[in-house]
Amino acid sequence: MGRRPCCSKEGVKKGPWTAQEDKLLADYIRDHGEGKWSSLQKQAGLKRCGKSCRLRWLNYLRPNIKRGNITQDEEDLIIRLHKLLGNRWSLIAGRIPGRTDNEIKNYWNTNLCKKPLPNNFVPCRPSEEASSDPQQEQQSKAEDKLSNVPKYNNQNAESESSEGSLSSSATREEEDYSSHDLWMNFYTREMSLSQFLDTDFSNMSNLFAGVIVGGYSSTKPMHDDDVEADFGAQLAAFTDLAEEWIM
DNA sequence: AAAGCCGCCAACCGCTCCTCG
DNA sequence: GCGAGGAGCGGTTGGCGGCTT
Repeated sequence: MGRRPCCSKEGVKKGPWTAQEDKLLADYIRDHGEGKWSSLQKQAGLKRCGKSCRLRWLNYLRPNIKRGNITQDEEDLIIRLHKLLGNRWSLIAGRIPGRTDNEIKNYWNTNLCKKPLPNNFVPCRPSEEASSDPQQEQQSKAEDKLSNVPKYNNQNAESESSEGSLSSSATREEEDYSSHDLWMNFYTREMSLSQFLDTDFSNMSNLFAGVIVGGYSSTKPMHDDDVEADFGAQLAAFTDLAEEWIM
């Protein structure tokens, strides 16, 4: 008995999407919202597998998708996050507004994977590398830590990813986590690094912004737009902090 | 100019996780 | 508690375009 295919192979179109198919899919999602991918196929009149529709929407048709080259800041961020999280592309993408997991994965495999990093060689497949290197050991230690904790707020991370923006959502508000509580839980190690990273950073107040860029000394109030604009730099600073914390 | 090679990226596949009855 | 179906994720593939010979 073979594995049951996710959708009937018969009558299901494969390969590149046409502009007409894109329009059908975009129109349907605009009217009915995301989700129900398996039934979408019939209702939208598309001869595509639900998984294929979902992928097309998330990676191409979704609003706020950022097109074009990865910037230097984004590359730095990807490298740092990959160092912390490993191949958890969806989580990494969730922290880089407008970029999809597929895009980041492709970028990593085609660019960064081959790129020798100064004093920090990152293999394409870390698991295949011997861990004689102390840095590798540290990374695997961190990965162990990550793999041993339950998902804290992954749904938020995913919704953030699927929205492709830094806007807040109802589910996030339900968490009602103040930046101070969040930081203190992380600082006192009641919250694991993985849990911390799975939390929605975009909803953080000026206090959190101050914390992650240099402790409580920052008193400059930050407007939401400023937070968004400065998000990459803040997160980069935070990952430095988190790396120290892991040691 | 044409054939072969190579890299990039969109899309597919199979697995795991989650939700619901 | 269990099983089925749906959703999501990461690895892999194949087609296309650009470059080289």
